[in-house]
Amino acid sequence: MTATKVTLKDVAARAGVSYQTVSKVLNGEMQVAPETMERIQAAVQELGYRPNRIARNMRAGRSFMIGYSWTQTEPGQVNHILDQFLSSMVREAGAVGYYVLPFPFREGNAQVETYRDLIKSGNVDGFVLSSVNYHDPRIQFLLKQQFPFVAFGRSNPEWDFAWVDIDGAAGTRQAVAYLIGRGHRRIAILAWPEDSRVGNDRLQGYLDAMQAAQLAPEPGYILRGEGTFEVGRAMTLHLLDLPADRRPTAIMALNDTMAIGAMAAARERGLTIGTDLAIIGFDDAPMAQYLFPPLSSVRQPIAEAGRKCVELLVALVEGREPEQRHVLLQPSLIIRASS
Amino acid sequence: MTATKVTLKDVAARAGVSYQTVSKVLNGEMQVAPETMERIQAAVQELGYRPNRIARNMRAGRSFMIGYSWTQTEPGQVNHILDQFLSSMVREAGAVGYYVLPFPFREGNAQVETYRDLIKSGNVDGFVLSSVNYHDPRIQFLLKQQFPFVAFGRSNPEWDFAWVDIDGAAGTRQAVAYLIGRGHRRIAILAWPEDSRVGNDRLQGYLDAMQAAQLAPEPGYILRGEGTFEVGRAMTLHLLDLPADRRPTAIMALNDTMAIGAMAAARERGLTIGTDLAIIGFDDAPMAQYLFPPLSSVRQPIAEAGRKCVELLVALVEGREPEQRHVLLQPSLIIRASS
DNA sequence: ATGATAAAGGCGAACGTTCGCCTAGAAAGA
DNA sequence: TCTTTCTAGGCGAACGTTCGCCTTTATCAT
Repeated sequence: MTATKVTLKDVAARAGVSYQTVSKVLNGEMQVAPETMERIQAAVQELGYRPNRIARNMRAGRSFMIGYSWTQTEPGQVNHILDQFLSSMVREAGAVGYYVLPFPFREGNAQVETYRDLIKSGNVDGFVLSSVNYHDPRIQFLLKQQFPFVAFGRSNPEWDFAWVDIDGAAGTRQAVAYLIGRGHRRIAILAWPEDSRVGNDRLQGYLDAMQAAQLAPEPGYILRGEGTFEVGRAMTLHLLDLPADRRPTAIMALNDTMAIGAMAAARERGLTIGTDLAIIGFDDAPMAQYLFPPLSSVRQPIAEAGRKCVELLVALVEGREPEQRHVLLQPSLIIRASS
Repeated sequence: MTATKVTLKDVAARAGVSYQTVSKVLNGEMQVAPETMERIQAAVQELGYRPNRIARNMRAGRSFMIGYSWTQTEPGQVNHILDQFLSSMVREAGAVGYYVLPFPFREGNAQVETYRDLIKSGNVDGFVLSSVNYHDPRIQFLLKQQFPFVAFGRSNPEWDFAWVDIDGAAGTRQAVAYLIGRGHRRIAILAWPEDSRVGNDRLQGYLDAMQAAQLAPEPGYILRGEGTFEVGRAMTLHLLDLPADRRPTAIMALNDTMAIGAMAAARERGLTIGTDLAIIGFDDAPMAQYLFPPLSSVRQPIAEAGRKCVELLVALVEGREPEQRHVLLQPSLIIRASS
């Protein structure tokens, strides 16, 4: 009802003390007589006082904002991570007095400039970076600026910075080991271009699992390309057109979109998915469970990752050295009818 | 490189003028001698000055922030809207000097309190509301507070507030008219509970299209339930178990998740989707195109909606009366193999 | 010559906090 | 009684802007 802003002075006037006293009392930095305390609290209640965040930040010289940027997906793709990740970050941040400031970008623009601006204008106290890759210019920049940040994903191993990541290799390793356990020997993998750090990590799990089972991975079984439906489909068609004795009986895809492409290809060749050809995806997109047949996939603890990113970042921002600067989370294999 | 913050005073000292002058010059509120101008600009460049946003907001008494909240989807569902909608809002907002402050919530918590807090603490200048429904308490609250907001979605028609919405009725109407044009007469609809404003809107389009074609919609063809895979599947099984002469030949689902459930049911009954049974969804989730068969659906102009919300809200916040307080956007029917 | 006007820029104040230091009075010890 | 110590709270300043008003000097028409 009070359209006008309620300030410390209003509260102080009503409680009959100085406004600085009100501030200190509310922040628990001062002992006052019980009755004064009560008067102040009553005034706060009656006027509905909330400290003005801008003024507080101004004084503190910080913004209590965490910048978060992600690459916007192209039309036709879906970012099923965003909701979970962002929600979990906002919740964790809110619990310690921070907000999250999102700034999506389309690739190709002068990203580092955006970061510089946000820093110089005092808009954010730190960043969470996602979709990081090997030579990520943002990491280089932020390291040079000595500005606090946490990367969701690893990068160049020579750079020393805080990160949270999901153990992609372990995910693929688990999935491929499962396939081997089910008797598969000819297992192909739909991988990503060599400049993809995430892709190489996940691929490594495949190599590890194969080696652990004494299986020499045939070079022809490792295909690389963009992680799209079309690429997944084309790769799988290629694999299925191999001579019968060399045709793979199982396919591991590095994401669900490719796996769905693989499913389409299998259908085109008249194969029954799950029996004629096993397929496992990665990411466990929500749609995976509704596909026909439901797609096995590797699920990542996204919410946990968001929480950890914020926890780590806030520690850095506030100058506390976190107990661990690197967090590696374990994904889990979800088996459905496709494998 | 300059770790320390650069302020107006630093620039002024270097340019040899007062800091207020620098402020005015940078904001284009003052005429100065060309050489002074140059000195100032040089100083800005060399020091890398960016105005401190917090101080600016403090002075302006506003935060230049737009609050945006959405209901976080349950695990297993996906919010394929969020990325597009949020990105488009952030972009549009950025173009006019605003940021977007996200605060997702799980249902059931004291939402209005969150809004009140954000207002009182001066954290936001206005809100964009999504997932609004008939008796939305947030709308009531914000109207009473006379605080600027724009709803993405309509609500109680008696309330007067600014909104942007997608013409769901038109979408369904178009889809059902298409089905009728293809010769279908027995068309069922998988609708939502009666307390869903969006659901009733979309349902109305079905009724309109049927009436326009002089088809009396059989009551048994209108099923209501939650918009989930399981519900869609169960409803469709029920429909398909009707006697052959009353079994529908086409199904319109109010979202893609239900449509996918319908597809699963059809498969269970051994029907070929697209020929034995036509299915159309709503939302055009990215996965729709990759299903088997690809799912026809109604696509909503999400990015456009995000832009409009921000445009409208900023007008309201800045006291300009927008030329139109209600924006109704048209969805488009995407025909694929499922119908 | 004179007053009016414009151009170029200075100066104080304010936004709402928090922080550090100060003070008045009371209690307590010598 | 005098000094010390504690308690409860006051007061000025500062964070970095923007805003309104003032001052100085030059220009111009009368």
